[in-house]
Amino acid sequence: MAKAHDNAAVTAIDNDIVSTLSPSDMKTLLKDARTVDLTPGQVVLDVDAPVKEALFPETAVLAYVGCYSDGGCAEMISVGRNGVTPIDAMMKGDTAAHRCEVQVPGTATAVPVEAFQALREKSEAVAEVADDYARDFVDHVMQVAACNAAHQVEERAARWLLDLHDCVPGDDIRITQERMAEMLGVNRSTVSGIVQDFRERGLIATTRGVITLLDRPALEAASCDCHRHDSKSDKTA
Amino acid sequence: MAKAHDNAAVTAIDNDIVSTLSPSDMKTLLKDARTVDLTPGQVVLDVDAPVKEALFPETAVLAYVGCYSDGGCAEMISVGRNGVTPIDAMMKGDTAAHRCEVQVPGTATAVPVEAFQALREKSEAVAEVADDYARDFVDHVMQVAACNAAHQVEERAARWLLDLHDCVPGDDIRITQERMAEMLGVNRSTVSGIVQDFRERGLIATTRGVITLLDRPALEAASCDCHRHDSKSDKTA
DNA sequence: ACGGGTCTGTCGAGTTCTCGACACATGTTG
DNA sequence: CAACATGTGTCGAGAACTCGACAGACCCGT
Repeated sequence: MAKAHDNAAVTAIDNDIVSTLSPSDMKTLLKDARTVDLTPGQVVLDVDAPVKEALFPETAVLAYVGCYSDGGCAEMISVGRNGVTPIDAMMKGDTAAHRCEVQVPGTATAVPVEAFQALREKSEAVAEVADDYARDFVDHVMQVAACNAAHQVEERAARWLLDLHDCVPGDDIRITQERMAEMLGVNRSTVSGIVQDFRERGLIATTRGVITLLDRPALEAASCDCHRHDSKSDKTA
Repeated sequence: MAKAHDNAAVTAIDNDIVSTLSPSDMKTLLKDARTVDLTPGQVVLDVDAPVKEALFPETAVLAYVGCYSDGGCAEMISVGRNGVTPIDAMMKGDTAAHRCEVQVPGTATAVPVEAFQALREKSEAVAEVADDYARDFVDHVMQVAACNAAHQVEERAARWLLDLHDCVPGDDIRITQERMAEMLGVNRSTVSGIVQDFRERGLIATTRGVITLLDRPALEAASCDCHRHDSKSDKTA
């Protein structure tokens, strides 16, 4: 489960949302923060659960997933150091509409949701950051929704890897092909073939449980342009 | 193009969002409103366009669509009498992130976006309505995103018809199979087969350009349960 | 070094969906 | 009514993807 680190005060964290805050807002926000370790598959928040904390991922990546009666699952969107979960908290909601799982292991900073909402009330800047993020989030999910309907698996796989790349600090992505298949809603053997293809073309390298991006521009070319649309953050390698 | 009706004052309109407002808020909102006629395929708002008006559909249905370089298109989500466009305006944005087209012809009430935002500032209730709607919208799009990845066409088609049914006043949906295919991101011949199947099973009736829901519960059974998740509004026939 | 668990590559039969094409049906217009 | 435009049914070859299964590879712990 989420293992809290020793409670040394959290001072600076490697998360894009938090980084944009003013020093004083940041200090207020992080006053009651704690760092948590997250392990793959762990359910951070389940459907209709009350939201207690806002999570700002650093090296971890979280993902909203839909789970169905037939046992199937699929990803809605993933969130890493470029974002915060749950989106509900950013939109003044107090319960989670969807299940949120740990996609890639790592750390995140947890802030009591009351602390965040209080700061939001006080600081115009924080409110704006939250609103801006919520809008970007919606843009992205809408893009994904259409992409999943319109494009074939190979393009979507490339797009998904790029999305995930935006969520992690380096170029290594700790993800299994099995999970990748589930998130894309396709069979593992299909993913296996695609990954092989990407590897042969030099776009990625793989070791057991890890995919490393080697040639991001080429991967972008292999993907549908759904990714480019909503990633304003260039991750110039 | 959008044809404005004669400028008789708009007093009451058949839209769920507007209906929930207090009489005074409603009056304020509708002060500068005008009714517009919308025709299928018409682009209400394009990508990156400045938002000038908020549209509250009555009999019309709008849809956010992603359009791609290969000529393909797909729907993100549709909005009818149960909602308002653009979602950006509900989230304090001033530009449209995605293209919004007319899916089903009919009428909508247009309100200058400044009027809406001004009212939102003044009225706590209006602000809450906007926030609530934005959250529901996000929930729904996230559901659609996963659904499009995980489920096969027949289930998705049923889900899509149910979504659309929530957007229109009666049980008749003025939509062509060709458009339906495009929105689902599949071939028209696939839709043709599915529609036929639904018809033979008594779930729907069809005439040229119109699909009529006959047995909603059965259609729900034929769909994945993605629809049930986010439609709190029972449309008890 | 060894065993066990997990991740990955591969295969083949079967299903779903695509794509282009054509004929026919239906509603609308002059 | 005739002519037209547009929507729908259908067909067949082929591509994309599924599903279950198995073998091998890798990493972990002891």
